[in-house]
Amino acid sequence: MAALKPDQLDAVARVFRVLAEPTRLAILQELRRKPRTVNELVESLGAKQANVSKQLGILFDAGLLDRERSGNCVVYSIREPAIFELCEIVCGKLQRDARRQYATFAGKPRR
Amino acid sequence: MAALKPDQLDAVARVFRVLAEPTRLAILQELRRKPRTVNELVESLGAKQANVSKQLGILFDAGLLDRERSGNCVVYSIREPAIFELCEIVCGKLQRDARRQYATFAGKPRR
DNA sequence: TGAATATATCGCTGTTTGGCAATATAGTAA
DNA sequence: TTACTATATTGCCAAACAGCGATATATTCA
Repeated sequence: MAALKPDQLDAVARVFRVLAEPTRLAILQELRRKPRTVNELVESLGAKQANVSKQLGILFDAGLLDRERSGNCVVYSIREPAIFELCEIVCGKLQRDARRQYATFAGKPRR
Repeated sequence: MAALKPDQLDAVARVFRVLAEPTRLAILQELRRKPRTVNELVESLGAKQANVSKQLGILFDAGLLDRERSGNCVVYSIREPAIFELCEIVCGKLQRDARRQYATFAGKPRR
C-alpha cells in the first residue's frame, strides 16, 4: 500500500479514535446482535441516557451506524460490519500478548 | 465471537487509542518500510525529538514495536504487522465513505 | 577522565473529551 | 390543547494527553 499523506493519516486516526472508547465498543457489540433503540441500549449497558445518546451520535457521525425513526423511538444499527474485523484483529494481538505474558512466568524451563 | 467483558473492552479500546494519533501512525508507516533509529524518524517526520521519543515509548509499551540498542542509537521495528491490516480496513471504509460522498454530489441521475 | 552524540524523561500548557444533571426537542396518545 | 415517553442537546467539570523546552541518562570516542 502506498504511503498515506498527513491528512489521510488524520482521517485514519479519527476512525481509531472513535473506536478507542469502551462504552462505544459496548454499543457496537450490542448492535451486532441486532438493531436497538436508545433505551434498549441504556438498559442493557446500564449507562446514562445522555451518555448513550452522545456516544451513538459520535458513532453515527463517524459513519459506523445507521439510524431510523420508528414511531417514538430511534433504532440504531451497524452500517460498517468491517469494524468487527478490526476488533478481532486486536483481540488476536491481545491473546498473543497474554500468552507471552504467561510464558514469562510459567513457560521458562525450570532449570 | 463471544461477547467481550468490560475489562476486555477496555483492553481493546486501549489498543485503538494508541493508533488514534497521526504522529504514531506516521511512525508505524515509516517503520513498515524498515527499522529506524529515533533520529532517523525525527528527520523523516519533521517532528521534535522529545515527541518522537514519547510516541515511540507509547507504541513500545503497547507491544506494537520492538526496540534494540545499536551502539549509541536505539533501533525500533514493527512487532505486530497485524496493525497494518487494521489500517487497510479503515482505509477501505474511508474510500467507501468518499465514494458515497461523491455520489451525493455527482452520482444522482440528472433528471 | 571529558566532550560529543543519541535517547529518554520531566514539568508545563492548551486542547480534547467522557460523564453528569438539567433542559430542549420530537413524537404519541388522551 | 395537555400529558407522557423517547431522544438529543447544553453547560459544566475533571481527567487524559500531545507537544514543547529543558534536562537527565546512556553510549562512544579521544
